[in-house]
Amino acid sequence: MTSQIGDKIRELRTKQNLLLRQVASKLEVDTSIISKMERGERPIKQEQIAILADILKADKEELQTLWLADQLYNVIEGQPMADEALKSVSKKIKKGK
Amino acid sequence: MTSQIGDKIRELRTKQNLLLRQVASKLEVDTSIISKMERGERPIKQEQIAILADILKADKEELQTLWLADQLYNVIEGQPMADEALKSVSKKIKKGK
DNA sequence: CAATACTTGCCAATAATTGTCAAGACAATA
DNA sequence: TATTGTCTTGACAATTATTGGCAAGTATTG
Repeated sequence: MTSQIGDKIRELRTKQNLLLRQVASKLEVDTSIISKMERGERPIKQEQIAILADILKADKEELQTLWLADQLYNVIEGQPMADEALKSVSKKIKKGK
Repeated sequence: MTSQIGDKIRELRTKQNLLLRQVASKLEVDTSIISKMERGERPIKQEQIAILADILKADKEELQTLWLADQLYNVIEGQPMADEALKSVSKKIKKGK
């Protein structure tokens, strides 16, 4: 029920003494949404990652990677064949699609 | 617009001279659905994979792996950070979650 | 040319996701 | 303990997505 990207965002936000409200206004959503995003209770839209990186002065690529890893994890969690499937996909993308 | 699992299912089905209709009845869906599944136009439910393996006398784990790889691919396709994210997830699951 | 197999586009029903709101919990401070 | 400010929670209606099935279409087979 937590997410890597959510944890990271909360970490960045609190370290910079930003309030939920402040992030919320820049992202143009209710504070409750940000609260839930940080705690992995609501998904974060991909377009929002770039904005968040901006607000939080973080590396866009790093956040994108965390976000993507979360998406992948949601797919494989609890799947017995996760390992094999991951390998197969890695191979596939290495060969230019 | 095609899928690994779909291709495999069609391959298995035709090799055994089974009609869409026959597979459809066992899966209790319209033939059009199977047609679309095989061509990657409609998603296949995970529970259906086991049934399909049964009908097609195929290895359940192999089909599950193909199915899962397709799911993963849908998430990463077109994503610049795909590679890194995949690595990160592989690592994560190797450490017992 | 039948007859049979498969494909396609569309629809209504259902399910999932969305943002918002109001009330609640919690912490610090007076 | 009251007050204030921050964050959390749950419920809700509205929108959006997904579903399966039908009917008409296009191949394919004999």
